[in-house]
Amino acid sequence: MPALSKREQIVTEALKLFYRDGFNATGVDKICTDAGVSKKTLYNHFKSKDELVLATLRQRDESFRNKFMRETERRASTPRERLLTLFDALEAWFQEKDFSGCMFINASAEFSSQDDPNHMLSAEHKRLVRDYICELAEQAGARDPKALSTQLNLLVEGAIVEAHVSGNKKAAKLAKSMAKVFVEQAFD
Amino acid sequence: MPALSKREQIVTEALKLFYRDGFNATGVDKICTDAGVSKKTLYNHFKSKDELVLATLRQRDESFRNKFMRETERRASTPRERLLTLFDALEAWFQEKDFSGCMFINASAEFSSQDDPNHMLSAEHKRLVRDYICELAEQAGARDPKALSTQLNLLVEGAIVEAHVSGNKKAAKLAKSMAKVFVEQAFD
DNA sequence: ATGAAGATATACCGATCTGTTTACCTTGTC
DNA sequence: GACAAGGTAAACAGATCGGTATATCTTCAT
Repeated sequence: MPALSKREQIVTEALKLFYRDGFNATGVDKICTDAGVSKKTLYNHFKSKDELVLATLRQRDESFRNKFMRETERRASTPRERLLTLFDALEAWFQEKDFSGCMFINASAEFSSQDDPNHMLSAEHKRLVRDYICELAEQAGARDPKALSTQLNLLVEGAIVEAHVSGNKKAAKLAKSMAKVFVEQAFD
Repeated sequence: MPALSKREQIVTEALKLFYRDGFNATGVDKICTDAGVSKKTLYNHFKSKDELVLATLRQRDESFRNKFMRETERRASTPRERLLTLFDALEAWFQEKDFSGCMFINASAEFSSQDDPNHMLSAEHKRLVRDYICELAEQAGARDPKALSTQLNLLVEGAIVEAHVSGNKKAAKLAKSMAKVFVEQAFD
């Protein structure tokens, strides 16, 4: 029994390639080569490339949110502080050498129709991130948790784009400083 | 002499397709068919597809910023008001039926390497938009125009992503309400 | 030991990709 | 009317695309 099942190997390698090079630009052959797996095996686990894309995005959604929440919470103990350390977690992400923007924003660019399954999954991911911020806001006792989380979420999106497109390393710090205004507003 | 030169026909049609379907997903043959032009002619005007992509992005940069500035200024007469009507222009854009996010964010997703020419042009576009906001802030007499424009710009990016990925029609209004806080801050 | 499961490598399929070439046709200018 | 410029349609080249088929090998439970 290997550490990773064949299926996991494929998803892991596909994730790396899709994230770095894009979905349409990454061929199935390349994924097989990198994953050390035959084409037959890949199509034994996934009906089509598109199904693999979906599985990859699902995996990314789970692992990203886990890491994001862990990193946010590791940096502060109270929910209110976490509404800001969330941006420190973002900053650490931007600094990773293989940072290539948000995979779900990227997916929405390539699968731009709102009812494409990949686009829908991306919207779902964004909703779940916002829900997490909303939970923090609730726990912190914000006056209007939903409103606050919507505001902070928009700052998160803006920072990600700024960091990726313009390579602006200070985007997270900027967003954090802007977030402070709304967090204070929500508690006074 | 036709209204549009062959070159312009090609760029116009390529722009439509690249924006709607993505860069890698759009083939040269499809562009020729839609533009009513032979392949020979296309390759007579552009050395490669990649050069056409670049020309397309340049065209988009110019026409988008023109429209954006026009729409912003049409909605208010003073620079200070325009720092907010800018978000009304955004909202109108989001409502267009063929809205498919920001073409430069999309390009950065497919050409993710920071030193890819298409990515670099996208960064340049973002810089020019920010410069415009900075000009408005200067004309309005903001205390720190650069700082204000950086803040507003981040809100713009956030709104675009929210509108495209999540289909959130209210993103522009939200961003505008957040922008008010920083505009007021910059003048008190 | 045997046989089923699941893996491999590799060849193949038809379609599509970017880009080139050929041969013909139209158009404006002298 | 002749000629050059620039257009067309269409075939072609070579690579790669997503996906399938075949034939061989390993693994492992019985």
